[in-house]
Amino acid sequence: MKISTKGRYALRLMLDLALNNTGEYIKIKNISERQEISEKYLEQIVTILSRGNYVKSVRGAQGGYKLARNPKDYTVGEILRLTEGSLSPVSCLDDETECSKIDDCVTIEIWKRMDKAISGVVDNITLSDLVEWQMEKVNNNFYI
Amino acid sequence: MKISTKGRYALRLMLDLALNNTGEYIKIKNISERQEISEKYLEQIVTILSRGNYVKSVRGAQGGYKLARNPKDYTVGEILRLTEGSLSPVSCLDDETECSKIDDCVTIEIWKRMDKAISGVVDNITLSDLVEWQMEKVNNNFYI
DNA sequence: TCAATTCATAGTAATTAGCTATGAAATAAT
DNA sequence: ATTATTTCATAGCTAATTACTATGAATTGA
Repeated sequence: MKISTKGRYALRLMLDLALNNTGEYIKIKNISERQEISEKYLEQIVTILSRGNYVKSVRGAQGGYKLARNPKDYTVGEILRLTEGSLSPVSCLDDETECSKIDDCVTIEIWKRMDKAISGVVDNITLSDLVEWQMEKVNNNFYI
Repeated sequence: MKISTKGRYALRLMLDLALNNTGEYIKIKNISERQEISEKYLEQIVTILSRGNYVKSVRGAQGGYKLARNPKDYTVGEILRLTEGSLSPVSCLDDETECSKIDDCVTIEIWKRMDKAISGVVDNITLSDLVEWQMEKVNNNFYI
């Protein structure tokens, strides 16, 4: 029951773009250096985000990526769902037709509540919240 | 981000024992038939529950398993944690010493909230709740 | 033209998931 | 005492998934 590196790295990538949200296009190479994640793996992840129109890209020299929307208009939930595929704790919540015993199933109530609880968290945190938290961390470290 | 069969089957096994909580020892063979899960796999799972003292066992002919406590004294959370290992969405919450960047990490706040939300659900559902839900299902099906 | 970048896809090693298989140990019934 | 039935213990095995790496084409600015 773990979030994979794909989802976690995607969040860090998006946060990195949000922290460098100047309008300029940011290169994967630079994100890779800052986040200490391999370029090639980040390329794969950013491709998912790009195909989902979460980021805009420009190819070629001086190319790169930037956010397609304002940081406050991304929830952590959508970023994780796009990259992870799903956040639900059991697959029968993804595809209701999958299980034939669904009408007699008692445990599904657990999974539904769990799913709701998870969504309640991730759908109510935006990328700009993360930016804010990052700023606070930096300030705290500075004054301590 | 999925609960594995181990955890899900463990819940169904425990629910089966709770529904047949007569004081008699229940055989894996019978649970296997009712739950349509292979005997051998169930044996593995019940071993975990047995070692954790969640069930009592008797070997040999006419042996079997029964609950060690009252159904209301088991939470879904403890059953899942015992069999799944952990329910936290990232491993750095399991072992705080794992990550060196933990003090600068912004996303950990997400995972902490998610972890809390998940625990809030599973730690507040008991085995006797599941028994109750099961009864309601049966009644509903009966009168519809 | 060339260097730097994104885009596309294939490959790969390690781990995990989801079992199955074998057989020993214990117990009740015969 | 023997046998059938059960739990207990451990090994093995296949398929899928994870977490990347590798190769190279397409694009673009200098």
